[in-house]
Formats: sequence, structure tokens, C-alpha cells
Amino acid sequence: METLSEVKHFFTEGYLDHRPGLTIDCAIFGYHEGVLKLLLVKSKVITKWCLPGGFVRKDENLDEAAARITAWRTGIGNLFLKQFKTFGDIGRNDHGGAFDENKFYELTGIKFEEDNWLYDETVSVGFYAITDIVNAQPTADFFSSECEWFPIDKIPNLAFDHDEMVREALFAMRIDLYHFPIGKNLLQPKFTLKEIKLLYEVLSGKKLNPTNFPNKLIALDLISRLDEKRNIGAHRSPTYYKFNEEVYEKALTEGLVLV
Amino acid sequence: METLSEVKHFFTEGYLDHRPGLTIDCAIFGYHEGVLKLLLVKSKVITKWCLPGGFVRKDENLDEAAARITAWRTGIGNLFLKQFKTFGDIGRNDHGGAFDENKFYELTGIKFEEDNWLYDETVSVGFYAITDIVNAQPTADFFSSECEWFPIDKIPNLAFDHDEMVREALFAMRIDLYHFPIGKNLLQPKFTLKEIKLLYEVLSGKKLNPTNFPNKLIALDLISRLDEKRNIGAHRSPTYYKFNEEVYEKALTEGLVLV
DNA sequence: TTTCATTTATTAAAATTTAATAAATGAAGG
DNA sequence: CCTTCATTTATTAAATTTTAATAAATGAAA
Repeated sequence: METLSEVKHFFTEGYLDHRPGLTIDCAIFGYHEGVLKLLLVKSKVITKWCLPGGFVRKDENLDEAAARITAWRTGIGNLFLKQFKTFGDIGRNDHGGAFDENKFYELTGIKFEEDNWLYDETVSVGFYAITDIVNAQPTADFFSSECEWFPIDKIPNLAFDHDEMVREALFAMRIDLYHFPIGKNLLQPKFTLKEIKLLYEVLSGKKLNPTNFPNKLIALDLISRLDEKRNIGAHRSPTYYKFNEEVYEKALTEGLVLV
Repeated sequence: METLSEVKHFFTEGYLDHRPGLTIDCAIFGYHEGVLKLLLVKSKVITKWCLPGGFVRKDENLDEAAARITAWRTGIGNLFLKQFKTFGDIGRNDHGGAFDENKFYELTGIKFEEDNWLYDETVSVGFYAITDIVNAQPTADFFSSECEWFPIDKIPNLAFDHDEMVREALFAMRIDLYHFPIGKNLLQPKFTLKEIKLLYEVLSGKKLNPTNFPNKLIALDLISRLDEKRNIGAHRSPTYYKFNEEVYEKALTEGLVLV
């Protein structure tokens, strides 16, 4: 939502083209050179930071809604996206004083009625995504004054049940690391063993063995060695590796066991 | 729902105490002595078998709804229950001719109107459960004429998107096997290494190493040896083992890595 | 009473994983 | 311009773990 008229339409008649009581929230993790961050949104009318999210449209599936929201917030389509949990505790819509009605009226001229469709109890389907930070373009909209990356260990208190969502997203992502390949959009097409090890270390939050871990990826036939070396200055030149497309894609749908 | 008046109330005024558009479906896996089965329900008014499920009440959370439904269908409370995926494709409510309107009228005297709340698009949160078959009491109700265990490799075509649900439930359960302890309600308090190996083999669908696999459980401190042996007739007596409660409970919430 | 089938437990072989060492590379300093 | 040095990758050796093979136990059946 970028214009005031779009906003007004959404608040007064949004229930006509959105599925009532059904939202999506996305934990978008961003990786770049050894740092893991999370994309958060600050609304002008909510005093706490939030996960990017929104209502599901009547003409789209859950996956499509999640893809739309992440694509809009990051500028990147086709990123690694995965449903991790659905949140439906009663009372989870309660903002606990975080919503500023006056500010909302000031910005929109709309008085929020008790029976507005947005006050209805909602269920939110949580998705997480992993993207490369340099390729992403954090995008704000009418309400969100800010849209920023936060290092994973410096995430502020979030609105609603979004704290729990982040905790669960990270937990699910770290389990998925053992069962789905990752890295295709996070590393260059040619990468060194040290780079992919660092990626996994940052995502998992654990130290990995420098020789043993890459060997597992090779044993799974997920990556393979190239006849090319990188020049990294005053050090021994490491060999380049690449992902094996077919194996990678197959593992994405069928799963694997990486330990 | 057991009586006709309950049914009538649900169909005409159910939206008053249920959350509209929000259902739960449960893949209840049953284990007993090396066989894995799935609990299915056959409704009098739907021509195909279904997963047990139902609408979420306005006064309960998702987990509570899932616990209520599984407890009602199996007679067992407090079983291993886990959310695995939420299904919200548009058109997933379409029964594809599986719903028999005439039979429904015959049984209830209710004419289904186009605008009945049950015709609204729904999102279903999928849970799976694992229970011991001998302790379970499959229970039918007003509509479900039958409620039966089906061996996992002999599951018939199901109604709605329940085929996909079962596939996803099994997939999720088999991944969870690597990260959460299982067996406390499926084995006797004292069990042999062969028994727990068989349990894992049946649940995972894979052959496991007879000495190595149990050793991993011991190394994780999940099980420990007792000073007692089982008499199994004309064979060498195996040693009994038990679960370590504290480790087991901790792993249930924090996760583990079992490979 | 002895043999036998079947199962668990122990031991030895194989494979894998970890740690230690060697080799490579170019910057920095004499 | 040559030597030293810090740092990184690659290889080799040690340690550990996993697999396979063998031994021991048990009671039914011959």
C-alpha cells in the first residue's frame, strides 16, 4: 500500500478481496559475509517493530501470498521460502497498546470502528526466507516509515506475538539446515569451501569442522570441485566449488540428511 | 457431535462459537509391534475416507483444538502432537462430488443453503500425532459411520486435500524423528534395544544398524540400561532399557540431533 | 541329554572423523 | 631483490566411530 486511497480502500472494504482472519508473517533472514540479519518493519502507527506481513488475498494461495510479501519487501523474487508454523492463539491480535489510534486518524482521516474487519481474530501463517543482503532492497510503504536489517542477536522486542514467531522461525530454519540444501542465492556461483562452511556456521550458530563438513557436502554430491582457484592475496589459493543443480533441486523437494 | 440436535445447532449456528474458516486436521499415526497405521474416518455423507478434524472453537487455541480432536477420536489424552503444515489453497473446500447432499438431508432434515457458513473457504492447520494402537479406542460419531486404522501402505484415496496432508505429515514426522525423542507412549516403560530399533525402523521406513543405532540413543543419554533382563523364551535374554525422563523432556522442547 | 535355531553381546575389522603437519602464497621488512 | 613471516589450504597421520563378524546365551525340540 503506497497511496492514501489504497489504504482507505483496504481499511473500509479490504474484506471484499482479502480472506478475513487470515494473515501471513515472514521472518526474512539476510546473509552477507558471515553476518545473519533479520528484516523488520516499523509502522508509523505501531510503536514496536514487526515482522513484514499482511492479509492473504482471496485469489491467492498461502505460498503465493508469502512470495508476494517477501518480493515486495526485498525486491527479490524466487527466494528460499518455507512455511514453518501457524499462530492462532486467542487474543494474539491484541496489540497491547502498541497501536496508536490517534496517529492513525491523523495520517488517514479514518476512525477505527469496533466492528472493523481488521479487529477480527486472525490466524497467521509464518514463513521464513533466506536471502543475500546485498541483492535485497528493503522497501517501506505508506505505513511503514522504516524497513531495516537487524543482526540476529540484536533484535528488539517486537509487537504482537512476533517475538515468538522469530524464535520459532530460527528454530525451524536450523532444523531445516539438516534436511534441505541452502546457499544457491547466498553464495557466488563459484565459492570456496571456507565460504560455504562460514555460511552454515552463521546460519546454524555452531562451529563446524573445516575439512569434515565440506566433505559431507561433497559426499552427498551437493557440491563439486572446479579446476579453478581463487586468488586471495597473501595466502594459499583455495579451489573453487559449485553446486550440482540437479542434486540440489532434487534435495529441495525430497529432503536429505546432512550431519 | 453425537446427537441430532447438536448437529443441527452446529450447522445453523456453529459460526457463533467456532472460528469461521479455521479448521484442524489430524494425521493420527498408530504403532504396534512393528506396524504403522493411520486413523481414518468415514462419514455417512462423504463418499471418501477423511482425516479426523473439525472447526476450532472461539475459546481455544490451535493446540487445544488438536488435542481435543485427537483425544475424542482415540480416547487418549496427552499424546505426542505436532503441528506440521497449514493448508490454504483456494478451492480446497471443494469436495469434488464427494459430499452427498441428499444423504445429508435424509439424516438431518437440514437443507444446505449456498450461504451456509460451512461453505466458506477454510484454512486447515495440520497436526500429526503418534499413539499406541492397543491403548486407543477409535470412536465414531453422528456422521462418521466408521473410524478405522489403515496400514500406512494401504491408505485409500482421501477426500479434499487429505492425500497431500498425509504425505506431508509423514514427511514432517520422519524429519522430526531426527530432532525429537519419540517412544515414551509407544513402548513399555522397560524395553529392549531391539524393540526401540524396530519402532524407529517402522516410523522412519528405513533399516537401522542393530548395535550402532541404540548406541546413539545411549550416547545422547536418552535411554539407559537397567539391571534386568527379559525372558523371551528360547533365546539369549536381552537387557532392559528405560527412557531418561529429564533428558527426554528437555529434548522435546529444545530438540536434538540424532543421526 | 544333546543338538539346534535364534537372539544378544562382545570383539575385531573397516571406515570415518578429527587433529596435526606440510605446502602455498604474496606482503612486509631488511 | 631476497628472506622472513603470517595466514590460508591441502595432505597426512592419529583417534574415534561405525560396521561386520564372532561368540555366548537360552530354551525348544530331537
